[in-house]
Amino acid sequence: MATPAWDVLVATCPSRTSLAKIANKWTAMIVIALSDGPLRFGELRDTVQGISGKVLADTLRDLERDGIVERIAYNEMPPRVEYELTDLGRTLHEPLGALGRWAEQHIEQVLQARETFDRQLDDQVLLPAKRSRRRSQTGDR
Amino acid sequence: MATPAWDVLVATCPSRTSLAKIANKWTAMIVIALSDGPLRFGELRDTVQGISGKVLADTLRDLERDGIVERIAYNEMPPRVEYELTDLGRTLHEPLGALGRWAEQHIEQVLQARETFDRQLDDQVLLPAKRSRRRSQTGDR
DNA sequence: CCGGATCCGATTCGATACTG
DNA sequence: CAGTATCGAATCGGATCCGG
Repeated sequence: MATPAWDVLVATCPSRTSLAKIANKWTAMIVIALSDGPLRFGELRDTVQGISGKVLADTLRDLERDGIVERIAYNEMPPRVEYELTDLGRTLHEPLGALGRWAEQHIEQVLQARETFDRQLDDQVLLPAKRSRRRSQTGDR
Repeated sequence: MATPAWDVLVATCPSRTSLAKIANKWTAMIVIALSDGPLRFGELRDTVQGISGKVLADTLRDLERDGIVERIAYNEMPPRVEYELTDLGRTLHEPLGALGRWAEQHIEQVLQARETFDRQLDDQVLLPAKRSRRRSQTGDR
């Protein structure tokens, strides 16, 4: 094989530390927000609605450290700082964008699944004899 | 438009609650682990190395609630429980698998970026006159 | 003995206040 | 404006215990 066999399922594999950073809702939203071009700190905070300044700053620093975003600060008054995806970061746009689109496209199925699941839970609780969630006694399927 | 304009960047959009679940390292690894077919609880715990029983159980319950995995319990002794991806869950395999492959394929670039970043940080701290990370005084780039 | 529930410490999150 | 500091609140995660 050309490259060492990196495997995110192996606890000690370095690739898992990278997966841990990118498989994160804030990372996904920030990369999606930056996909149309660089944004200033405040613009990012407004675009990724609901993110706090602290978490935005922390996440951006992690992404900068991993070489996914570049931080460009101008010595002006008032301060102006822009963030943009690096070449490496742009390769992340497709997978993370796909994840965001999945969430948007399948949310109705997910909401319906949640409703069904929660209703069945309620039924169990309300029933005098709580029925087990287990299947048949003979193990069929 | 056919569907409402779901948008994960909007704080109150339900699709964000779904993104928050799937943009998670444990979810990603579990879906990747289940992509080859159903696994028992203990097999999953062994495959997704380093995950604790509690976190595995919690994450599986969330995924079951969102309709992404199906839980199949047999009344046997000792207990046997299998988890497998639903049809909906199988549509997640590609985006999450892509994320895992990104982590594995780009880990070397990420590690190198981290090294550079951390070294520059050290330099700053060690330098008598801490140089600002800011760019030029004229705002050029 | 397996699946997973409980307990509890560690980490992260987020609102507010403050600085260059 | 773009952060950092601080501090409760909420969440995560590991060790341990329990029902079948």
